[in-house]
Amino acid sequence: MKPDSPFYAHTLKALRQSELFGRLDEAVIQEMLLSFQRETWPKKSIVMQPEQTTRRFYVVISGRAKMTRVNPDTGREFTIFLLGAGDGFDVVSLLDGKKHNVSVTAMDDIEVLTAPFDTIHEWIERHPSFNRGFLPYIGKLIRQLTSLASDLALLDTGTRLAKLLLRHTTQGSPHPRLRLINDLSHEELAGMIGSVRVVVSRYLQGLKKEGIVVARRGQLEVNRLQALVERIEKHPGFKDK
Amino acid sequence: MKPDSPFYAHTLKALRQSELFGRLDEAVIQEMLLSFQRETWPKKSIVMQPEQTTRRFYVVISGRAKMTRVNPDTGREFTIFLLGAGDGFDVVSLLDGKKHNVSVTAMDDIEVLTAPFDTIHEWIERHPSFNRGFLPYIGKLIRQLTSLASDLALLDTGTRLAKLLLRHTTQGSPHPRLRLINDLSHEELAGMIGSVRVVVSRYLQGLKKEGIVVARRGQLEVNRLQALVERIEKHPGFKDK
DNA sequence: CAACTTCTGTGACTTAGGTAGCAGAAGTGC
DNA sequence: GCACTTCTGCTACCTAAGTCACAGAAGTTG
Repeated sequence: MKPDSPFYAHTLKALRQSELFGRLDEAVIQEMLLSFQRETWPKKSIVMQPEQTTRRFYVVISGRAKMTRVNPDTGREFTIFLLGAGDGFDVVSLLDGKKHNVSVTAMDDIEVLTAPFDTIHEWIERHPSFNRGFLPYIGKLIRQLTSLASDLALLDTGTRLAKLLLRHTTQGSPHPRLRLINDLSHEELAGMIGSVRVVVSRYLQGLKKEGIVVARRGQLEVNRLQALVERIEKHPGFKDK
Repeated sequence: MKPDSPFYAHTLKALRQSELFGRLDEAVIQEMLLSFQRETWPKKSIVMQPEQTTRRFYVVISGRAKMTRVNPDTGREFTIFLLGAGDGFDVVSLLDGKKHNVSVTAMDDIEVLTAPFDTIHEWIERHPSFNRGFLPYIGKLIRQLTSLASDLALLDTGTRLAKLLLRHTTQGSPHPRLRLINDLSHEELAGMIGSVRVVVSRYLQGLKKEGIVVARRGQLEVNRLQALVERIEKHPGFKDK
C-alpha cells in the first residue's frame, strides 16, 4: 500500500493502535505497510477457507470477522475467535505452515491488509522488535483458547453467556457499554459459547427479567454490571479473565 | 547442568529428540543445556501453581505431567495439556510475562529441566534457529487448543473419548498401541475430554462390548482401530487432527 | 496377611440443554 | 407500500450426560 493511497492515513493509524504493530518504530511500521495490500470484503462473505490458510496473513483494519469451525453432521457452527481491528489471521498456519481447518467470515463490511507468509517470516527474522510484539500477542491467543476450552468443560451455559457479556463490557460513564457484540444475533452469541440459539434466548430472557441486561432486536446492553459478576461467581464458576 | 553430571548424556539425548530443541546445532544445544538446571518431582506432586507461572520455564525430560484448571465450586478438574518428554511449560507466561491460572502436576516420577524466563528470552533474541523451532511448537499448541475447544462445543462425549483414544494410538505391528494414556484411570481420561468418571466408564464399556478396546485395570488397548475411526465419523463428528 | 486406598462397574434418578415447530416483530429490498 | 428474509420468543418434548450411592476388584502398605 502506497503513501498516496486515500486509505493510507487511517490504515496506518489502525496499525499503530494494534497490538501486533503498535510498538514498532514509525519507520519500520511504514516499511511494513508498504508490503501490505489492502482488501475489502462485504458482510457475510467468506474471507478464508481451510484450503487458503497457508498462503497469506491478514490483519483486520476495520469491521469484525469470525473464525469458525463447523460440524458438518449437525450444521452447528462454533466461533473460535471474534476478530476485530488489529487482529491477525491465521496465526497457526503462519507459525507452522500447515493447513488449518478453520474458516473466516466477515461480520461487517471489512477492510483488511494482507501479505504473503514469507514477508511476515522475514519481518520476524529481521526485526526483533516485531517479534517482541508478536509473541505476547500469541500469548493472548493461547490464553483465550485455554479459557474457552476450560469454560466449555467446567461451566454451564448460563455462566458462559454471562462471562461472554462481561468480557465485552467496558466501563462507560452512565451505563456500562458492550463492545463488539452488542448487535450480534442470538445465533452468533450461541456460536461463541458453544451453544444454540434457543438456549441463549432463554438465558437472555432470564437476565432481562432480573433487569441485568436490556435488549431489543440487535441491541444489547448491560444494566447491572455487579449483578452480572455475581451471577458468574455464585454459579459453578471460577474467576479468570 | 554440567557435562560431568551422571544425567548429562540421557538429558542431552532427550533434548535432541524434542521438538523445541531438536533442530539446533549441537554446539548451541549444549550451550543451552549448560544453563538448565535439573529437577525431579515425584508422582502426584504439584510442579507449578498459578503464582509460580511467571518465574521459570520447564522442559519435561522423562515422565508425564498434566496442566490443569479446576472449578473450585464443583471440584472438577480439566486437563488442558498432557505433557510428555520434550514438552515445555508454561509457554503462555513465557510469552507475555503475566500470571497464568493453571497448575502442573506430575503424573509419574518426572525429570525436568528449568531455566529462568530471562534466559529463554535471550535465546529467542540471540538464536534465530531457536525461534524457528519455537514458533512451530507454539503453532501446535494453538492447534491442539483449538481442536479441544471445538470438540467440546460440537461433539458428544462418546466421540470425544474415541478421538482421544485415536489420537494416542500408534500403528504397532500386531495390534495398534496406545501411547501415553494406556495406564490412566477413567478419572484422568474424563478430565482430558471435559467429562466425568462415570460417563467415561459407561462409554468404555460400550467400546469393550463391541470389541473395539480391551481393558483391564490400568491397561487400555485399541483392538479394532478401523471401528474406532468409524465410530468417530458416523456420529456427530468432523475430521481433523 | 490384614487393613488400607484406589479404581471400576452398575443401577436409579435428575436435569441442563438440546430439537422441532410456529407466530409475530423487526428489518430489508424492490 | 408490499413481499421477503431474518430475528426473537415461547411451548412441548426428548435425551445425553450429569449426580449419588454402593459393591466388589485390584493394587498398595505396614
